[in-house]
Amino acid sequence: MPELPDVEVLRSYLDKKGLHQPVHQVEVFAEEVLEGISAREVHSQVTGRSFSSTARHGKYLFAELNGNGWVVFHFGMTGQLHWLQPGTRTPDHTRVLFIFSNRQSLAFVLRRKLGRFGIIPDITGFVATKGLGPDALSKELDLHTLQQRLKKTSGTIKGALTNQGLIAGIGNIYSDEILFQARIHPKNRANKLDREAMRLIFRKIGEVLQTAIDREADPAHMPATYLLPHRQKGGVCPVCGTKLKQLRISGRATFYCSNCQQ
DNA sequence: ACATTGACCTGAGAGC
DNA sequence: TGCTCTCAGGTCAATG
Repeated sequence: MPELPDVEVLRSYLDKKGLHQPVHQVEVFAEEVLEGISAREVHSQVTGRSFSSTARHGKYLFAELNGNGWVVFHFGMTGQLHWLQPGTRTPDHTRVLFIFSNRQSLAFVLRRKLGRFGIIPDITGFVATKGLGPDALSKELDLHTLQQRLKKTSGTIKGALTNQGLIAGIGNIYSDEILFQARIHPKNRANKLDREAMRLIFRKIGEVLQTAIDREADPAHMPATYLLPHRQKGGVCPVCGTKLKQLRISGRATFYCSNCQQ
């Protein structure tokens, strides 16, 4: 699930439902998912504090601890946040559980343990340490920046779009969607694209990601001309009806329409 | 120095 | 039904 639009939906959810409520207790069920911090430190730094604001960079979600740093969530391939009413059973694969003073709780759920949880002093430093590029939906990523970065990339455009060091937030699903909407073949070399193609990709990055957020990142609610709901074996292009082609780029399953995307 | 591959985890679904 | 195999929207270290 968790590429930029999914994480943005979770952020907005946390922002609406999870702020300004003191954490009465925090439980760590899987210490392996903690990054750069022990369960003991999580307890001491979170208990008694509340989340005062939220932020996001690429696929990372941040919640501020009343000016005492930020908790960081990374969702891996299967991560979710579940808001639980008092008395509700804790979901399977809950790795970290926040119990608030009002008895509600927030479960950080990872089926596979590919996600991470941590606490950091500031976001800018974290983004620099991770080597993340500008967030795909931020003002930081303007057309000029994108063109500069693509020109320096010799690999495929699909590989470039999913490279978090170039642009943060786009993953396997939405890179396929962006390239489909731009009618560009995923195997094109990033640095060989002309200015017009780069301009088109820039426009589609914003358009596709924002559309997905507006529709709560739910594949069932995407526009009829979107690839996403058809992105499976035997799937058919929603525009021309051609059977979709599948190949592997940078180790990731890639779907495209050989008729629409030259 | 770059781009690509394999390892890390676990469960779902396909094929037998 | 049950077993085995492959694959899945993530990143990072190792490899070419």
